[in-house]
Amino acid sequence: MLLIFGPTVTGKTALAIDIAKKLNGEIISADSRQVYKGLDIGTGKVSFDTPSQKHSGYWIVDGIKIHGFDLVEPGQNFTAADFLKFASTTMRQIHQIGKLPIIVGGTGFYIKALTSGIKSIGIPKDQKLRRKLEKLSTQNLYQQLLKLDLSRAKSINESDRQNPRRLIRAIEIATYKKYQGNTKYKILNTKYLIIGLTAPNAYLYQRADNWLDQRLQKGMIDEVKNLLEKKVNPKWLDGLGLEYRWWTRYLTGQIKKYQARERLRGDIHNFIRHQKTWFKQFENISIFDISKPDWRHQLEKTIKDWYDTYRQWAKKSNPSE
RNA sequence: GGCCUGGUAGCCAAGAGGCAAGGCAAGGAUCUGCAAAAUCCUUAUACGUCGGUUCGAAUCCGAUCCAGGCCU
Repeated sequence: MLLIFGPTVTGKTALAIDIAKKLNGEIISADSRQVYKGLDIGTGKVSFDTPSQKHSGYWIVDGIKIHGFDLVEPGQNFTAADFLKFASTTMRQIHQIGKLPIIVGGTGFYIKALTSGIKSIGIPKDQKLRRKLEKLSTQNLYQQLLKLDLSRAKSINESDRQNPRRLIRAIEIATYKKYQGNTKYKILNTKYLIIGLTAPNAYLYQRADNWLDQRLQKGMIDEVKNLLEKKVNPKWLDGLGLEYRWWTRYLTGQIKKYQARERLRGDIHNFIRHQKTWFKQFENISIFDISKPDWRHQLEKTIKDWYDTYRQWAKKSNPSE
């Protein structure tokens, strides 16, 4: 499989479509927000200048199939584990029909999950336990984890030690292990290559600002308004961050429009920086600076080299082809 | 022309005599089921100007400039 990762506004999808056309591929989106139905403009699912049709289960954009959009209703839960299940089965299907799966997305954690697996994949969440734990302080939570799983507790770094969300999950896992033993996890062993797209901050900020303006004109706020009118929980929308957070706060009268816009803009910049920190988490990644004129050439070379070995592997693992 | 209110870092903003809160922006980082979330770290000799009172003034007094408002 081929993966394309990078901060928002680097043109990942356009590149993926291009490659899919050349190498007979289908795309899987690795984006934690595009999985929701009706969140189209704010998540950048629609590009406005590329012809696209929605089908159940996939979209066709510029003639290429994209999987991973519209998987669940707004307000529902969708986790990295759900993504992993979805993406691995879809990948297998694409592979079986002799096509190349191309995973594209800005959710670093999902890419990481796909390439490295998730150890605790089989351990479900425990709503009762969570509700109990949510009332405790982080110090308290950490104490509990120390008792339950010393080595895990020690491996948690300073910042996560004060992160209730991560502490609660760690306790959840530790409690589960205690009663049910260890769980299996899977790592996909296909030949993969990650293409990382990047550029200097100022360059990306500029593009992000323009893209924001464009989507504002195309009805981004109305999209959020619609969701609220359909009784999607404002708290849930707020929790999504970025567009959905700030336009919800504006539409529910918490702040003024220009303030929402400014904060959104700042959060997008933050998000871009945050996404860049994922680069060093990945192996087999080739990074390209899209602000440089010759990046496409270098990219084609890299892909060609990788594709030759990939094809041999694919033939062996897919004899029915 | 007269009266009032305000001028604090790139932006917003608290403080109303005794070492100048905080937020945003900016830059790092963590990451194994909420990841566009959550959490952590870093960063500024900033009180419009000039004088005065005082041991000490962003805070009090006077003048002056700028902005906004009201009046004639």
